[in-house]
Amino acid sequence: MRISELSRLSGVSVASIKYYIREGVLAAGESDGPNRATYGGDHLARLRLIRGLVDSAGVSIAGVKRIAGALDAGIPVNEAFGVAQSAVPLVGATDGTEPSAHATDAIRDVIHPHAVGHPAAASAARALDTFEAAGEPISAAWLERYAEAAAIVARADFDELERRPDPAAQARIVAVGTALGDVVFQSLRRIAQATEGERRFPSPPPASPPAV
Amino acid sequence: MRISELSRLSGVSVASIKYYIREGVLAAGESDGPNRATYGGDHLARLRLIRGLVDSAGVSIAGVKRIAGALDAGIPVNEAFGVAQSAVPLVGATDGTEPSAHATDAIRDVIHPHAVGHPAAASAARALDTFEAAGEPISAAWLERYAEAAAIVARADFDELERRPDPAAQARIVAVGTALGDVVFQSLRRIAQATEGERRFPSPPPASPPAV
DNA sequence: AGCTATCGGATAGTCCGACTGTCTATGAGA
DNA sequence: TCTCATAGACAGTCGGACTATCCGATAGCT
Repeated sequence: MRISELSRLSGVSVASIKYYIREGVLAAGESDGPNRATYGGDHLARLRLIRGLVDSAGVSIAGVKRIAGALDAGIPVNEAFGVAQSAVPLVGATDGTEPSAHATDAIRDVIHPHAVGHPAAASAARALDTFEAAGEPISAAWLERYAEAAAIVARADFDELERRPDPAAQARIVAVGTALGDVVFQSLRRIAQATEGERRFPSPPPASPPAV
Repeated sequence: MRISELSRLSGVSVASIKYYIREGVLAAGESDGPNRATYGGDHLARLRLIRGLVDSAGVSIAGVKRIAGALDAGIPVNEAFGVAQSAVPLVGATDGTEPSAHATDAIRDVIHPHAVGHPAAASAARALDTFEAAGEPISAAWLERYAEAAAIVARADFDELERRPDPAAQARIVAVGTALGDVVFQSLRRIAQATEGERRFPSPPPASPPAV
């Protein structure tokens, strides 16, 4: 197919497709001459993946490039984790400020010892500091429940991974699942909050759902 | 204190402080004359909150303004949820594309019936569609575990809320906890993945932690 | 009283990411 | 032959978050 048809089928403007090709996120069409190139189903699929990661998970174009590059290169699973986490920088991975000692301790209390130096531990600790900056420090019990939930999610992630026999498929699910899993969980958390709120404080009239 | 001292204590440049005042995120100092104003501890605390929400949780200045405004106005708890969710738009709340029917069904299967129309349900469904665009649809079991984890987190959130007797404190924790809870969970998920990975696939040499 | 460093306030400029628009040469199809 | 879509290059736009410059005034020192 030609670029205009690819644009029509994907809902992405021709200009944006060209931009993605320029940025190396999408392969160029197979050239049939100086001003003619052919695109196939692979291009359409990749385009849907790009739009999905960008729109649905908020991944940057540079991040999509890393993820897509990993898929193309067929990297091993253990590297896929690194790619996924570099492509989707943890919100607030600005390591400018050091977290407070007691926030760091609070995090250490709920994670496995070998993960104490993990960059995400500092992110979590800084978030705890921000709770305090707002005048509302959270309890250890709250944090423990979060860690428990995170463990459930991580086990589900690995079970899903082991469900796939093919190493390439495993790498794919890791590369893509890190970003998308965050979104799925955030969404389900919003929904669960609404459900739990309704359970604890029933509203007589039909509740108006908050605008997200 | 004067603006330069506020800048020094907070680590935020004078120019940025002025910008925050212009944007209405931070109150202006108390004017002592045409070119003299005094700032107090409240300003410093607010500045720390702003930097925390921006750096740690990736909230936009406009979002911080809504959250901070809610704190100042002393809004009721049920409204605080709406404020928090509008201030921290769910990644991928671009309602341009409709999720597929079977993704919508998959989400419906794991949430409470009254939440089916919730905007976050569409976000979650779109994320499932993106898994498929990557060629790796996820299993119902995976989604169920996520929903279970989300329920645990939501209960922890409400327990933490009910721990506070003061309605103003409840509103504060809601306004701030939505954004920060996402970050804490994401961080703990990364850590739990590393831990679970180590448990299932032990690495003989000390594992190199992935760069976040 | 004179001087100067700093302050508050306003306005304009910068930087970055993600596009979007314009232009040119070319060649396929009517 | 003529028109029109295309590939490819490059400049322009837009929004968000600052950052730099300028100006008038005055606190505080001499």
